[in-house]
Amino acid sequence: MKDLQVIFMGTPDFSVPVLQTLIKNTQVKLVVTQPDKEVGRKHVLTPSPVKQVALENNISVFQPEKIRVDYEEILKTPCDILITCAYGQIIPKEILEYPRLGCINVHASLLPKYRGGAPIHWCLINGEEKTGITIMYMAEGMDTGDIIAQEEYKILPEDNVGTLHEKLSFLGADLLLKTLPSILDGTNKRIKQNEEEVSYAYTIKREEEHINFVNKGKDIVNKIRGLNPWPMANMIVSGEEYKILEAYFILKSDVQSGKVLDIKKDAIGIGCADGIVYLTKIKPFGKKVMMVKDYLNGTKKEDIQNWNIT
RNA sequence: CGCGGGAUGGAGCAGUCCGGUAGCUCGUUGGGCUCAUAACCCAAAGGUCGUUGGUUCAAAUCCAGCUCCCGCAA
Repeated sequence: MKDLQVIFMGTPDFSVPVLQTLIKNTQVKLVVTQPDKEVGRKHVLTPSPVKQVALENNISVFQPEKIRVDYEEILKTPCDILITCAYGQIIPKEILEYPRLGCINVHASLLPKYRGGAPIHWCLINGEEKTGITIMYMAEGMDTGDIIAQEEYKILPEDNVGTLHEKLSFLGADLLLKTLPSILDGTNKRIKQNEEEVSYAYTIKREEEHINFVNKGKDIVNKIRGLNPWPMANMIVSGEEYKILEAYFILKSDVQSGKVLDIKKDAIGIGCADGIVYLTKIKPFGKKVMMVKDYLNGTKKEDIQNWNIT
């Protein structure tokens, strides 16, 4: 396996452990990643996490604006297998057919569930009890290829997008390493995806980050969890946007939704459809992320009771 | 020069408009109360008020420049 020539395609932090595993165990000939992006208020051109790792290891980097039309570089690079992990663009057929051993993808869900770009977010938002990693062949459709291997992960109550991201990225790297030998000698499984069980995890839309307190408490808490720490759920308090990072829920009847009903020492309780959602970690407008306990130290209770939440 | 918010003891804030050497809630340390406590009471430590310069008898506060942090927009 040491001699295996690999092209890797990936972009965010999630892809990094997979790339590092490949660097350690194979010959990574080329890393393809998204172009450097202008980030933040100052528009600083920032390379993707994958690019940074590639550069540290003196691996050539290719960053096409549109892989669909600009992929000659890849066809010029000798390789046995191409491995992708959260690259971020649809890969054209010409590339899929290029490597001798095919194109393999590492995906952060148990396919055919949660095809698409934000599987981790949607698993948590939907309150799934388990998720996992799928290693698969790539096909022309989005995450539609045949499954080679899967590994489950039982979601813990304290998991959020950040923790799940980290855990699954390492799980993905491990599973790929375990699976790779069978792909090389052709003994791997190849299971078609059951089209009846397909679901999609499209990228979160801006308006979906907003919390509406007329919903049920359990769903609200799952949503907060499924958007923490990125991109963060929000609510509008008297015209200013507050982010919500952590909350828990207590069932209660006859409550008024969208009103502050209870202030504890370390939580602000807001009524919802079937109880009270207690916020414990927020980011007030213009401030940094803080525990509600800290927020309460510097804010008058009357002001919070008068919150006009929309 | 895209728009706006912010920088004050370890944390979160007030004070800034109407200049006169710093306050609140919490934390920390010590003591007390209690069967006990994350509850209560008493006490203590801890701050060049982001930075530089200006105005003034006097600047956290007024004026100018700079740095950093945060959200939006890209």
